[in-house]
Amino acid sequence: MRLSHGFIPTLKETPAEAQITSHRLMLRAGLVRQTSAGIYAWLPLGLRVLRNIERIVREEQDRSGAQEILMPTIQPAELWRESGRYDGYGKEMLRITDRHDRDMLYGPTNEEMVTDLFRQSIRSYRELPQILYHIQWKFRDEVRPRFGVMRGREFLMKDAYSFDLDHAGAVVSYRKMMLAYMRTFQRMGLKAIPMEADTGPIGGDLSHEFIILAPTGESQVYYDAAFEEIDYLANDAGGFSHDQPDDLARFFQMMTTHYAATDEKHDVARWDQLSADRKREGRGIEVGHIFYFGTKYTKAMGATVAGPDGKPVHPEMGSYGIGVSRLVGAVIEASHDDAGIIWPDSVAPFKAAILNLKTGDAACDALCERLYASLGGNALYDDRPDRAGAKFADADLMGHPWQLIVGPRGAAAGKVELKRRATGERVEVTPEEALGRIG
RNA sequence: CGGGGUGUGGCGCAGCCUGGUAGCGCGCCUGUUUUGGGUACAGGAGGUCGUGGGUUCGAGUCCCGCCGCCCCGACCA
Repeated sequence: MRLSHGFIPTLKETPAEAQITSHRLMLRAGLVRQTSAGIYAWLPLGLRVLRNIERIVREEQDRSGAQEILMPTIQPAELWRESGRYDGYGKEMLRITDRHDRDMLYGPTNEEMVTDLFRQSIRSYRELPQILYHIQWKFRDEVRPRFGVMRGREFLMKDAYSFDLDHAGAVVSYRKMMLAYMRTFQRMGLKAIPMEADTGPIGGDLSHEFIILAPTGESQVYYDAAFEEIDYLANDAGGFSHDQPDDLARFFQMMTTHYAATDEKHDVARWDQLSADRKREGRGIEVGHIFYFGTKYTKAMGATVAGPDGKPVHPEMGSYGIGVSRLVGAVIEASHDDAGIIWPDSVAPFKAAILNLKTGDAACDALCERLYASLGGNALYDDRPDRAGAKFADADLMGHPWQLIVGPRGAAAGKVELKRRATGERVEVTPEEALGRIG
């Protein structure tokens, strides 16, 4: 993309409504624009990040054996009356009436709908387990939206639902998702900690929240310093298989033996057993939440399969959510500096920015065009006829992992300057070498 | 939903107390200039002052209602 004609409206000054870093940077770097309280339009740069995060989530769900579907945003009230949640959900649910006066709603979550799909089609325990997921926009009419996309009313969420014959099977599904989640967050450059959590209105008795640490987080969290030492990347390389219950048990064990809880579930007695030098507390951002809730919905909605003895059984369910749009903000909270965003390579909207420090200079233009042709869609070419300073500032703000800086001096000598945004390190190399390093 | 704040060109703000026909910085357009970290100069475009009503000869400014947005709290991916 050429910046001169890109729809990337960067701002020099911070809009007054943005209070926290990620929100400010998302507005300043031209990722999103607010359309009403807690509702955002995604602009090209922001959408590319959102899609990258979505892609990673999808790949890890697929790897775990979950199957992607796509359920609608609008749901009939009838299903929610069956589960008993239509009245219970309160004003947070956006209720709609269609032209025939039927009660509809904009889905805040999909337990009812997926259970309905399940009961229509799955007849036998032989077809279990099933894990279904989709990545879809949700609407929760929050009393007080805030923090930009971190607590919007409309948000993109990956939600998965597991169906197992019995409790033991449900536990395996739960652990599968925990593994998938840790891999997912790790690939985005985030260090997430699974913490014991409340089950909330979804219900159930086993639940973990995935928290990344950030001073601006909404939850107060307490955890054992052991989590700072666990390197699940290394363990991952050692190999945990989604298909081996023993692996999953080992992984689950590793992630849950040490103390970690949000304030709702904080157990002071257990906490005090930790020595002072191992106690860690701080703020965290919830980026995922998994629940086991058994037969709550399958019973309420009459979903059964034939068991081995031919008698009907209510399958055991779990649900598993990742806040996809929230993650865009969360990644920024975890990775930025005074100049702007520092995108991890895996989610960056562009791998590299090409900075033409002197547009109109034949050597600069030619070299930039060459680099741009090689990098194609992976590069954002700053071909604006602006001053060098403005280009440096915008490139840092937008946070591309690499900057290819082309000035008259270098261009004449056939060299470009390659800057790594995360470290600030710059080297002067040939264009070929630069392209090689960017990969 | 309780408490607090705010609404004036695209962004950031002043003007309101003490009513007299809208201003500053940035950005944008044109020209000159500058050319490796948001250059300088000159000219220019752009505003129903959130909205409805009221007071007044006259309202951005005073009064009343409504709406939007932000912050703190309670609640949540």
